[in-house]
Amino acid sequence: MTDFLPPIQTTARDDAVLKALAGFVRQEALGPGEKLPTERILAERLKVSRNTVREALTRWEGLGLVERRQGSGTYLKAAVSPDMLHMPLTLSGGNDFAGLMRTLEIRRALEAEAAALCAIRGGKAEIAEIERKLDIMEEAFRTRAGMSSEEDWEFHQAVYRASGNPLFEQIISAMYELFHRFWEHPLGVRDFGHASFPYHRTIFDRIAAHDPEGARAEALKLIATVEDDLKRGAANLKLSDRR
Amino acid sequence: MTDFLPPIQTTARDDAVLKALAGFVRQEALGPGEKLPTERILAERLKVSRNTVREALTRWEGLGLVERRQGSGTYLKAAVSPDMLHMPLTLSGGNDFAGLMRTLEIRRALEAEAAALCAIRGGKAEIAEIERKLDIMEEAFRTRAGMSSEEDWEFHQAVYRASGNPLFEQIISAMYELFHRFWEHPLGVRDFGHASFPYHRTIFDRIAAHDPEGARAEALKLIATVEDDLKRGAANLKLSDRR
DNA sequence: AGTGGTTCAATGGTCCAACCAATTTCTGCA
DNA sequence: TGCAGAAATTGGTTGGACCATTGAACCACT
Repeated sequence: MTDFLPPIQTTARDDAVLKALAGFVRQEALGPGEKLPTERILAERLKVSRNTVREALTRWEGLGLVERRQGSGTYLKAAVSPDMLHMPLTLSGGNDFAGLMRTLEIRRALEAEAAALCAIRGGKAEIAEIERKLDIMEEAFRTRAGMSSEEDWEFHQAVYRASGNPLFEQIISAMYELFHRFWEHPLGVRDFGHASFPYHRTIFDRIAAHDPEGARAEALKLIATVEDDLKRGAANLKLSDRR
Repeated sequence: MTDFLPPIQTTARDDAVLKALAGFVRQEALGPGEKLPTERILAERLKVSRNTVREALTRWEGLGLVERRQGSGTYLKAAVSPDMLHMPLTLSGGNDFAGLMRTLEIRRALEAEAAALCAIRGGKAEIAEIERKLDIMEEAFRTRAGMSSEEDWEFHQAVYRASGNPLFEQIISAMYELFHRFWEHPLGVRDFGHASFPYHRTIFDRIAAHDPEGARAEALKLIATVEDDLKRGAANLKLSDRR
């Protein structure tokens, strides 16, 4: 009854190229930053046209797996393995204020869960690493009077890593990148993040105490203050003209 | 100090092609399913080579925005607008049991937040729609003795929609798709989801009562039962050989 | 009317050969 | 030795050609 007749796969040249390339990367144990063979060499070795190689590489480039530098070569940007799943997301209209708030809601969800998982599974080493980042950030906050966004980000990344689930870092990093492409200095609010500052330590305390629900609650508070900051900034300067 | 000197744009043919194409789609008000101009026509109109057009379209295809059918044409798969942000995610090794558990942790994070937002912002119409989906699902559960995964999914989608943030539905839908490409019947556990069934109504009750924290807690419970089911299934049948 | 086969134009997929533009490497002069 | 310019390397683009698939039009036969 189910009429299971999936369409047959007759040709898939570029897909085959990608699979072969993934196998090559695996065999050669290539890591991020390393250079992979020339398009011309790949075309010759794989017995396909250079055009086909280019289409395949264009796919990977679009997925952020690879970076092409004219005159230099093609370089790996991330670890690739043959058993990889791709989840391209297109966020329609994410570059206005409402879009920013929407991405922040996603971040709130992930941040809270990551903190909770971290409190459950964080080992001594991971917790020590988080504390190290926290100290660095607090020091930067003191000396530079608030401008500590870079160190702030590193603290959060340490939390994501310690959650034991790399997806958290992957997703939020992708959002962070988008975020900063359009909002280098979020809304021009100079003391951005002041209000959220103390919560970094309370989050860490709850994680160190292996208290998942406490960590979750503190993370929610932190994001709430960031949202308030943003709303304040939006109220101050009209930003309907920013894009 | 900031040295704001954006690199000049000497060459970006395919990017320009995509921008032009996005503008075209907008102007012609093309929606999903509609066919867009031939590669040859685009090449001629835009005064670029057909190969360049193809590279640009390959990008969009990789992002899932467009579908190419040989002999037929190129068709839109999703709404596309010039101000769109792309967030390609590659989930390394997402097709084994550990990968499944990792995606489930992401879903737990988003599910809880969506339920909470829903309780805060859900209007009468949205809540009624959720209840309708819930009734359908419970009816299917009774008549077909448990096999209600499709209706189950529709219920959750209604919650995501009512959250007021389309990103929830986008992200979880993308994961759901991947999920099902490799795990058509999750782990072969036939009565999958039995344990999570009652929580659907408790979640709805908390949403209808506009109790965000209660909704969040019930959503967390639901995902916890799903995780237990999965662990049970994994313990029963050795699945290290599944891919 | 409907079924199946054939033809044919349209369209995406692949290939080739050449050239352009950016980068890197080599070379020879000061 | 240092460095400017030439040469080789490499990704980016072009134009043209051919193949494979699709879908519509047409036709013969039942």
